[in-house]
Amino acid sequence: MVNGSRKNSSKLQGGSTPVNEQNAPGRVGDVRRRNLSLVMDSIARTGDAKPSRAQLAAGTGLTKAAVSSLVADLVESGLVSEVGLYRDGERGRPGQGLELSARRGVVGMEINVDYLAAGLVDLGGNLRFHSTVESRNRGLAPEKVMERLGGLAAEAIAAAAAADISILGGGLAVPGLVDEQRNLVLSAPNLHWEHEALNPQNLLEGAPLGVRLSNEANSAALGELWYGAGQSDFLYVSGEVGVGGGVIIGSELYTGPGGSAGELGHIVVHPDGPACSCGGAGCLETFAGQEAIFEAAGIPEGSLGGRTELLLAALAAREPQATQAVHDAGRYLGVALASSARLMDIEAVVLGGHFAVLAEWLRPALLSSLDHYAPGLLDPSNLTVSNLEHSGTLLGAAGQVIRSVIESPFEFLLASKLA
Amino acid sequence: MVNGSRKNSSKLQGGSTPVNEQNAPGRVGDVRRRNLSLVMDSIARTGDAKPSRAQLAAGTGLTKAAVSSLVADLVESGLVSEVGLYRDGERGRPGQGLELSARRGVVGMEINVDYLAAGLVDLGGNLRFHSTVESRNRGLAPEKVMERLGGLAAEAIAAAAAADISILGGGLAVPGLVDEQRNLVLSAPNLHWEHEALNPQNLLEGAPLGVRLSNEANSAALGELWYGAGQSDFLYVSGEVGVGGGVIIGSELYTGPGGSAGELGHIVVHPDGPACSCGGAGCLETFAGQEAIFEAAGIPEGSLGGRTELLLAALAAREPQATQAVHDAGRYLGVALASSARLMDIEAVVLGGHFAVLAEWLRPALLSSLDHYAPGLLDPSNLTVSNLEHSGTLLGAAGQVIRSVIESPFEFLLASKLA
DNA sequence: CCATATAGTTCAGATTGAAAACTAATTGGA
DNA sequence: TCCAATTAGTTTTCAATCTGAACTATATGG
Repeated sequence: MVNGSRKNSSKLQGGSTPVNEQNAPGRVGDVRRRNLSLVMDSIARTGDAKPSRAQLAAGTGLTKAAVSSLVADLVESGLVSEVGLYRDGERGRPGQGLELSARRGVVGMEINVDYLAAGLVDLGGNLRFHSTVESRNRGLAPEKVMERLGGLAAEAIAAAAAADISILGGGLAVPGLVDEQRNLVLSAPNLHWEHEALNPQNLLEGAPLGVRLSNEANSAALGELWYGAGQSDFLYVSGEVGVGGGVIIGSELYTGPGGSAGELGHIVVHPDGPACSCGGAGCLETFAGQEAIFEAAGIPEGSLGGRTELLLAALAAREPQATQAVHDAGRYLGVALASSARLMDIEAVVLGGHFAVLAEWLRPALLSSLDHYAPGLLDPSNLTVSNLEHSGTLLGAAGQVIRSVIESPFEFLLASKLA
Repeated sequence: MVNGSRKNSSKLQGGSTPVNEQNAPGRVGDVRRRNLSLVMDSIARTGDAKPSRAQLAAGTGLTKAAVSSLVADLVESGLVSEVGLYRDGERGRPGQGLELSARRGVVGMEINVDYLAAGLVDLGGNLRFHSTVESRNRGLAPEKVMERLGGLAAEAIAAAAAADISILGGGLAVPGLVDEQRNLVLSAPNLHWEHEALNPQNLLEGAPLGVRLSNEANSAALGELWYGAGQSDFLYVSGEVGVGGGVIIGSELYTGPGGSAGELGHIVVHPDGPACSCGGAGCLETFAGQEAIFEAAGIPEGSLGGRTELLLAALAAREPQATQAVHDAGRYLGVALASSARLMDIEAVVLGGHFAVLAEWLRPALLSSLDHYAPGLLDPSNLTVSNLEHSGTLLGAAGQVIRSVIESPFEFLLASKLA
């Protein structure tokens, strides 16, 4: 018997709620759900061009009548706004330009090992406010960290009030495995957190969509997809204290059945390699993690002036030990990427975090390694470096909430009508 | 700007045509498309239980009225048939049992390195006829091979005629990378085929859905999913002459943006390993491919009695060299699976082909290797062995066509109404 | 100032599922 | 034997929503 099933949305999650439930029956009303989303998405995609209703009709394949009706609902709910007349220079009546409202926003937040950040992103994807503070969070109690983050969130809320932006929800990225439904950090080894309950909803009281917890590498990957260098399919490599990864397939995040896909740092790159903190052995992280690189480069912990800065200086001075350390890291990263590319048919890679900083010195070794292990598989021009830096994670965290509105505006309309 | 997009169906392909196009507008008629598919799928899933209309209504969430109307269309087209009265032992009017028609079938075919096979599968997934012949296809011209396969296909067609089964289409699995749209074998190294145009449509003239080309490992994986040991998420490992893999995510085949995902055989398992035929180095195939195992076990090519049989005999006799060879293969397969599990969050593995035959001796080394490189990641009970043997590939190849009918019955209805 | 062109709205018509009332077929007990 | 109860399936009415065509609104250019 054939018992395959429709795609289960928990595996690939580009936004949150899918337009259609897994195996729900189609109802006449679903058509409108879908078309509302189609129009929202079309406006988002067109971006700065501020399309008119007529252009949307042409772009989506819907009739002008249908688009008018859909846009009316979206404008009434405040998700979309008209921004003056649009003129093509041609003859005829000018259209009303449409955009995702600049007066609805989402707060993006990030907890990392040595800093906290918060920002305000409007529906159009513009970063309207951004604030970062250093904070040595490793080993700190989650309550303490959340308290500090609350201060940053308050700044973002104040900025929103000042700009007359109403906050729909928030996204919070954490360097660890999370259970989004239950607001749990299952495991964040670099923070020394295991199974901690956060209460992110407290950060943004009254926001209709609440606060959505997410993984740092995954959010950064989504940030690249929506606001940065990402194409529709790529692997984002996050070199923070650990080595993480985010897999984007068909413009959606692939999280795997258990939600922990993309663990690039624990791919085995040498069968006789040393034990890893994950319990395994020969993992990429033991060769290319920040700690491993610093150690191989001979830059001890607690060095004055910052280990990253010292490493960069040593590289600039062509110091052999540092050069070799980064070269080796690049080689092993190449092994991991070659294997990943073969397994998942990945054709593009975006380097972020530490690897972005070291890219200049890392890239040659990485490319020659890729050429050795998987010649011709990954075009060098598809190996790019993130240009969003720290705001990528923030944008991605907020973007997930924005994306959920774009994918399910109907649900949002309903909620706002009831309120 | 947020510019993510709806899931592109070319990345995950469980069947062929998705119910909805990528970014097409929702029309009122789409609702029926979806519900026709929902009902078909529901009947397929219920399988031998032969559900009544009332049970389908309860199962799908549709009203009895809607189900009646949908079933009427499906019965009229011949895709679904009523199979007598259904009795629960309870009171009340008995329902009409429904099943996917046993009088519509799909021909599954397979070209492999040393054999050809064809079979007839009805819409309900029953293998109604099956025939395999040995054929040393390596290096043979595609035309010659297709001619031989034509003989097998004719047998299947005759069997269909005898059983009064009308053939809707066919599936042909090949051990290589294929371009399904253009009926091309892009690369099948073990057949020594590169960029060969097949004409599979000639095998089944007049079949309304044509013949669909597919990759052997992928079809075997789908066969396991639909008819065998597969769950909704697993990695199928195909140990034929090469080492291949098929990735099933959320009950759909993951093929990657370029269509070549799952190349488990070319994951790097040792950075200092020997050169591989793929141009890379240290690939799993150089350690765990059939050739590598035979060689390490000291069983020369052309041995009398068959290399596999000699290997099994040596293993049964606990001969050290053979035992060590299989142990090493298991160890390296463990490395590849550990990396795969980490990257894709894979929680289950099904061993097929050569690995299924060797499973008894391979499994201990494989499990201890997994425990060493990724402890706790993959539960031993989730490492299973295929029990479909060679018919898995055949069932998968045919199943893809069956699945496409289940997912898009409306298109089929249209076509059959025009004819 | 009017012909032309483009934007957007209004309204009749078609498709479709929900809900409810109805018909059909069976069991079990009076 | 026959009728009440029960379950299956159909018919009818209604609401949602898109299409298509006709219509109104607003601009340009000669």
